[in-house]
Amino acid sequence: MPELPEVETVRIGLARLVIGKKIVGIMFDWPKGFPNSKSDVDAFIIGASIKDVRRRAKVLLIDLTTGYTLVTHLKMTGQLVFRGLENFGAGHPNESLVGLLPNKSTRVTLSFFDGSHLYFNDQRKFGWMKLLPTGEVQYMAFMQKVGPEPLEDSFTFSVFESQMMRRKNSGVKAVLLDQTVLAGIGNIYADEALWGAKIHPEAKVSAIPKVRLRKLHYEIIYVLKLSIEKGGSTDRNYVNAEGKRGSYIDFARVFRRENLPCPHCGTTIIKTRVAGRGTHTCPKCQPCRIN
DNA sequence: CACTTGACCTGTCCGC
DNA sequence: TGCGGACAGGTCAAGT
Repeated sequence: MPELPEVETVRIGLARLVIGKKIVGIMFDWPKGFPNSKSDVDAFIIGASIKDVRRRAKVLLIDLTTGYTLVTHLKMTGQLVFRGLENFGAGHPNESLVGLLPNKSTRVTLSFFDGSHLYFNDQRKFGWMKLLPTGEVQYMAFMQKVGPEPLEDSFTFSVFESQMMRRKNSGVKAVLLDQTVLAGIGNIYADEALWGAKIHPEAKVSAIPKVRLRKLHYEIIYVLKLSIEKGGSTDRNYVNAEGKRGSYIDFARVFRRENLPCPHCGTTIIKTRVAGRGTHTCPKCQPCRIN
């Protein structure tokens, strides 16, 4: 579910919907996913306004005017959904996928002064939210080791190449999924970019010709940008900040298209298991481990 | 050390 | 219809 384009889509939506709103209440009962004490919450969340919504890798950073940040990871099934008075409740036009809120997956509810709400739902409870002083976010273990942002201008081919070469003896898909190599790629966009570059997911990084590696660099940026344009991929759970689905999946070339024809050559796409993950490839376009 | 596998949870889908 | 098992987009700890 949420990889870089999905998290970025949520960020854009939240920035539009909640910046400037004042928090007057919070409900949570999820020690594992939201470990902060009630006294910290009372002191640094209640009465605060939302100052900014940022993203690093797949992590959302909701900055408050108290100098604290709600650091949020959606993991597999997390959702951050805003409900204003105009779209309160079920049966609202544009068919929210979420329905009436809160629902049984709602783990945290923020209430704003104007009567609107922000809900953190997470069916599988893998996600988390934690309150930290804004200045400490950069010192979290994950932030210290996470790799470059692929959509920043500084993500040149030579940066990409040197990052990939840190794990040159591994299969390329496992390396793309490694957040210390690149920030924000997950299973969907790894499959999509590898198909675009015509590289087999199990090819060792060191065996990939430079011209293919250049193509992979290009494809990563291409699929991530295209997906943000389409509002991300909704496979099952993912929704944006308004509870609506994304449409990238309709444009996907291999992901979730097993038994359908490859858009390039017509060969039937197959689904296998690589690096412990469901993996979609065209056996003709991505023929062998070294190509 | 580098790399792979299992655990974390809940829900859904598929085959018997 | 009911039940067991496999599987799901992420990340970390533990294992080889």
